[in-house]
Parts: sequence; C-alpha cells; structure tokens
Amino acid sequence: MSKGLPKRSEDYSLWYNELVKRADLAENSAVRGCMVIKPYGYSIWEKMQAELDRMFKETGHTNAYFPLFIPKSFLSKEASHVEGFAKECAVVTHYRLKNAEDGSGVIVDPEAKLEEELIVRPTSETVIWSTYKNWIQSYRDLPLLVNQWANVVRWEMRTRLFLRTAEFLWQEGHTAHATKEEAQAETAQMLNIYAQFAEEFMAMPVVKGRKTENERFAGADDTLCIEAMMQDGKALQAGTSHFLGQNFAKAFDVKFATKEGGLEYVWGTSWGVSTRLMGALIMAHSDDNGLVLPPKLAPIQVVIVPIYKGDDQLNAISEKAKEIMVALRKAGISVKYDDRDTHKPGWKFAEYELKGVPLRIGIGPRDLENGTIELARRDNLTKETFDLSSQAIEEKIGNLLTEIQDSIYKKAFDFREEKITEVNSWDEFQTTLENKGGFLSAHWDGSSETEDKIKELTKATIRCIPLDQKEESGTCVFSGKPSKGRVLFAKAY
RNA sequence: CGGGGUGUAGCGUAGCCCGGUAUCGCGCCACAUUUGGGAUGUGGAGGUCGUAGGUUCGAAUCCUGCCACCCCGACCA
Repeated sequence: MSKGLPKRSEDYSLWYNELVKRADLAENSAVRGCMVIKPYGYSIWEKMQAELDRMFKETGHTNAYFPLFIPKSFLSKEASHVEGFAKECAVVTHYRLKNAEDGSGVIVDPEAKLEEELIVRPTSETVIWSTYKNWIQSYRDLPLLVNQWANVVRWEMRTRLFLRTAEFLWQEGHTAHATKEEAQAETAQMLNIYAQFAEEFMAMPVVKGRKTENERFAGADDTLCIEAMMQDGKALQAGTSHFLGQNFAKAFDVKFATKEGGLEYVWGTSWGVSTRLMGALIMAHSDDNGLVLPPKLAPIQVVIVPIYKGDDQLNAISEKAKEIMVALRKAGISVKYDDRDTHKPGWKFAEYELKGVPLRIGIGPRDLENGTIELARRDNLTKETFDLSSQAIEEKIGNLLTEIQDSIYKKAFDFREEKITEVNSWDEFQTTLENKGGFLSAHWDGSSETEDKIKELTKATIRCIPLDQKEESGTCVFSGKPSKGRVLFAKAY
C-alpha cells in the first residue's frame, strides 16, 4: 500500500474511492454492485442510526419490519409508482435449486417456478399499504406512525461505494393520517428532522426544498428534500420526505370511518435516508490526509498514543493514559488507547488521521516529566501542549470536541455559501456551471420542458425549490419567460 | 445496455507488440538495532498470470467465448 492518498484537486472520484477503502469503511464485494460495509464504516452508520432512531421515537414513531419480497401484482397497483421503479427491480422467479445431472453444480430447478413472481423491495410502500388496509378502520387507528430499518435493492447500472449501490441500507418511515393537513405537517416535520440531523450531527449544512415534478418520487404528490454540497461542487440529495396524498390509500383501498360517520381514504407520507449519508459525510469534510469525522458520529472520539522507549517508560505512560481514559469515559467520551508495540507512533498518527479520529493525545516521557500531554486536532491538524494541572482533562477534551464539531460545520457552511451563485443569464449559467460548479440560483419558468432542456444541454438539474425561496419576479434564465422566484440548479450525484 | 480500458502474490505494478514457467515496490514472517510524524538492516514465505476453450513441442504473451472492475454515455437515492 502506497502512503499518500490521491489528491482531491487531481482526481476527486479516485480520492473518494481510495479513501473509502483505505479508511476501512467499505469495499466492493463478490456480488456486482453490492458493497461490504466494513466494521469501522458500519460503526459510523450505527451512530447515525442511533441518533435518527432516537429522533423518530421522540416524535412518536415506532419501528416494525415488513418483508423483503413483494408480490409482483402489488407493485402495479399504483401506476406512476411502478413506472418509477420497474426498470431497476430484482425479481425472484424460483424457489428451489437442484444438483445438475452432469455434476457441474447446482442449477435452478425448472419445476420450482413461482406462481407469482416476487420483487425484491426497491421501497416498501406497496407491502406496507396492503398491510395498513387491515390495520386501519377508524379515525381512532390514526395516525399510524411506523418506521422500518431495512435493506432495499435497486438494480443500478453504475454503482459507487455508498453513493449508489444495488443493495443499500436505509430507514423508511410510512405514516397514515386522517387529514391532508396532518400528513403534510408530518412530511415537513420529518424533513426538519433530517435537516437537523445533517447539521447537528453530520456537521453538514443542507438546503431544505421541494422537488420539481420531474424529480419527484414516483407515487408522491409532493417531495421535500435536503440537498447538500460536496467539495467538488456537485450536489447530493441527502434525504427525502414525501407527501403521498391518497394515492396509496386508493391503490390499496385503505379507508377509515370518520368521527362524523363518513368513510374516507387516509392520507400518507413516506420518508427515508440511506447509507448514502455515509458518502455525504465523507465528501463533506474529509481532506487529502483522509477522513475527517464530526465528533458526534466518530466511533472513536479520542485516541491515545504512547511514545516510549522500553517497557519501563511504557508502563509509566500506560498508567497515566489509563487514568485519562477513565476520566474521559466517565464523561461519556469514547477513547481508545493504542499501546500496540507492533507499530510506531508515526505510523499510528497517520493511521488515525486516515480514519478521521477527531482528537489524538500523545504521551511521551517528556510529558510525564512535565505533567503535560500533546493534543492534536484532526480537523485543522493543529497541536497543542496541554498542562494537566491547568484544567480537568474531561472538561478540556469535551470543550475541544464541541469546538471541532462547530468548526467543521462552519467550514462546510462557508464553503456551501461560497458555492451558491446567483446567475441571471444563460451565458452566466453555463460559464458558472463550467468554471465554478456548485448551486446556481436562477429563475425558472416552472415548466418541465425547460428543465429537461437545461439538463440535456448542461447535465445540471433542479435540485430543489428552496422552502425559503424569496418571492421575486424575474425571467427564466433559459426561456426568458416570467418567473416568480429562484430555484437551485446543480450537477448532482 | 452502448463506446473505451483493465484483470499477473494481500495491495500496487513490469513483462504481452516480438511465445520458452514471472519483475519491482509496499505489506506479511523471523532476528537485531529502533520508537516525539508512515524506521533500518539481514534472512524468509507467498503466484492454477480473472475464467473456459482453442492454436502450438511449449501460452501471462496469439485467437475466441464468458466473468469482474474502472472511465465515458443513457437510468437513479
């Protein structure tokens, strides 16, 4: 393994691919398009899950689990939904294998063809709504607020670790409500939770917005999203929340008796974030030395590396290190003491930098003498000597972790702000997209035709109509037709 | 799925045009000296050259099929 990582400035996607592999986050598997999420990568995902799960439960949702397989007939019940997913579904056609007669191995038993083929879920609206039909009879059964953590399969042509894989992990919330307003409020609430999670935990600023008709989820009346800006100037959709109207209720005949004695279709929402967030996290903060993790999601927040000659020194240092470790753990900070003597300190420094551990404590003989430790920050690569008698260690480290969390958010925020450009002419649109990238805030006439045409010409799409869009009359950057406000265009992942 | 490229030890590669059983670096193992930013030396282990056929006395090398991966398009969270 060569030492350095490729440079972002030279080959961004190579940098990303190498970083994912070298930081032990994930690797390609024996199965095309599917990845193995390695223990270190998975522990970051677990931290994300834990926070999101807590937030879902705090807002009244409970977890459940629905089947991986969906009868083919279910998928076709909602017309636009099936159209949206048909091209990327894996299909189970048989249920048995047998030994080949020529001894060449196992073959699919042609006798064991399924009556009705099963689709490996690309998303679960259909199975879930077919179940909700039985769960919902009265307004008293509403709202129904369910989430599931699951894997889904979308047979993608081109895959990239975390960003787009044939199988990925996600959570999908599926709720049912008595009124349109309540379902819309739920859609907005969950979007806000995603935005809060992204900003507070991932330290990644996002734009909250609404998808255009072209980009909307198949089967939804309205799709809200959070969009993030990556370091190469491309946008990444980090989460979506859909208002499903009564589309699935009608498709699966889910009605409820109202308080007034009427019978009405329920209103639905669905919302999800996936392991794609891992890709967003990596691309939002990391640098040419490796991963940079926000303390709130780092599996290891602090690593202690001893610098020593001989067992006597190591023993003395270990004693100090363990003392510090106990104090930090008591304060809820996750610490690893790396006293392996199979690797030298310099090697460990580079290794933990690659893996994005936010803080490193170095303790050597000089420190023991002086009652100090060396503190090195991953985010800005600065070091300081800390006098242990000046302040409680857990307080010092706690403050530093908070500061790092804030600091990487601010850095990402400033970067994102710098990458939003208001453009007012087609010429400016093209030049900016070409030379600077990022979000282009531009007037749009509201038509799908214009959106398609712009995509065809520049590969940029409308990432969203920001929820905080200012009313401002102008003319469409492409067609010159009147427009009521600016939308965000960008090239996207 | 279209166009281009690649596949040789755990990883990265040379060799392929011009056929003769495989090069180098990292990593791994042992020992010694080292340890405040990826240590050094000496010795050692490890390869059905993606896979299945074909041509040939002989194939990593030439030919054909298949598979996987990468880049560029169409599709997508």
